[in-house]
Amino acid sequence: MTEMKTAFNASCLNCGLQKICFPTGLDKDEMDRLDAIVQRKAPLQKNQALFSAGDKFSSLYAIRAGVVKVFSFSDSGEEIIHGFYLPGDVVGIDALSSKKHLFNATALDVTSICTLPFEELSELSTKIPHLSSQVLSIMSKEVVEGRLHSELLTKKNADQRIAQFIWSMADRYRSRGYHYLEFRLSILHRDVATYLGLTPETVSRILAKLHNDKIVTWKKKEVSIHNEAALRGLAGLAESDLISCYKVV
Amino acid sequence: MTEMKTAFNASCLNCGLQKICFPTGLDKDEMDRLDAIVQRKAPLQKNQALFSAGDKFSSLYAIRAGVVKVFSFSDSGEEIIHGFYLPGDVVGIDALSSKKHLFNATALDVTSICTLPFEELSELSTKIPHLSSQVLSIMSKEVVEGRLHSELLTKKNADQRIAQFIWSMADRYRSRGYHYLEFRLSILHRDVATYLGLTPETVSRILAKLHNDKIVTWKKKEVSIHNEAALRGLAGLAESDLISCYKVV
DNA sequence: TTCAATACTTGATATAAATCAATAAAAGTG
DNA sequence: CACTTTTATTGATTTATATCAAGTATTGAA
Repeated sequence: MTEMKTAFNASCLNCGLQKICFPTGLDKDEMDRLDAIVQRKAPLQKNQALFSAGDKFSSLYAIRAGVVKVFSFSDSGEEIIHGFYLPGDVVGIDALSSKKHLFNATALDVTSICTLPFEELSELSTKIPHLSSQVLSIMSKEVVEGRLHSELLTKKNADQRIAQFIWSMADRYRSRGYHYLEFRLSILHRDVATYLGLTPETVSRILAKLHNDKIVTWKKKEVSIHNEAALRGLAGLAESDLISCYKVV
Repeated sequence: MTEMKTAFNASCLNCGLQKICFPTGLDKDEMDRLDAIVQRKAPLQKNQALFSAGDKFSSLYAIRAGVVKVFSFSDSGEEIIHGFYLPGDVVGIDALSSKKHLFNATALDVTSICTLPFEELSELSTKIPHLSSQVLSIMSKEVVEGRLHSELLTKKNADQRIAQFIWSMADRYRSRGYHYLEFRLSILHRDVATYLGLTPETVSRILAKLHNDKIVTWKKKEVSIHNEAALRGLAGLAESDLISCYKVV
């Protein structure tokens, strides 16, 4: 494991995602102890599964680089996409109650993963209270995320959904300190359509419109935001940052 | 607090919801210790708030009787309904990360609540490992719930949504040991429409159809399921019980 | 009990997005 | 590289559900 760590480098301590990822708020000593249980394996290749529905749940996975798609299938066999996870995000937390994964997770691009064996993590959590509240915090964020997604599905039209999707990806990259007006996005338009409850045709038409209107261009996995304000406006987001759950009275 | 307990009676130990609610899997001694921190207050009246967005987060709430609606507002002021919670369900878990409630919860009917002060619950969790995993389990179920809701919103048409909604309410009552083919459901049709991403008119029309087809009648807060199989079939659920997240290959 | 407010119903019409269809472009493979 | 497969585009048409409108029924309050 130690040689692995050298091979793929990086401890939490020197990882640029500290502020986003799991160890947020741990001190150096605590982080070292967390580091000791984290496993870093060879990166996943494009379309490689991280886990599949039915797999035994044993670990949480923090993303170091790349993108992971989480999805399931409806009874009629259609793919249902629940989210796209970026560097610093943690996947697998939904399997906690059933001890089995109920969803599939695959890499959409070459993706590096930190594996957090859950048994050891729980054990460590009893000693580092902040770590245990960190697990809870990640889960509750996941719940909130899901509700924002439902809001999008119930209240927004196709244009707004797509604008909001692109804006939220940009915003997530921004909060990680990456370029956010121009970035690579290795998500198929088809998958975006599925995620947003639309058809690929609709997504294609709206992207064409956004391109014509010089708001956003998304071609060949490259996104360029030309008019940030217009994009946010289209997404129907409040003036202030982010999405509000409060009623502004 | 002791006199309160007498006033509204009931400890977890003699509560019929044990199997559904929080203390699932605790032994008698552990349950007593949990019981000691649980507060039972006067029931909420119809339309009374349990908590509101912006409130400081201090407790989780287990429902003993009644129904609670969890909702927020979009930027444009429309109500977004995230779920309806029944006896044995726990609400408030989404506020864990922000230490503030991001959502509103109100009673839709006279509703009895058990309050679990979170500070004390966390403290107790360090001593009863099973309790801490119980909190995690409840949260991960909440995540899974949200994803099923998204599936409904992206993949089902209006008829299927309504059939699935009614079926799932029936199923939830059934798993609690209540009558499930005839039950009181004090949820406005308008609220169901909001929850399902439909208009009240559409809900009304489909309920009329379900009534005519002698499948379900829902009038004056009373639901009667006349044809269970047809209802499940309409909902587009698999032969077997419940909703599958797996692809059946 | 009566009245006002809120919730629900039913019909006519409009519309956003789906579906169908036929290319075009890009990516993957030997 | 050529060739196949997958993904994306663009147009014509359909359709499910929203919207608009005008009721009726139910609830709640004085």
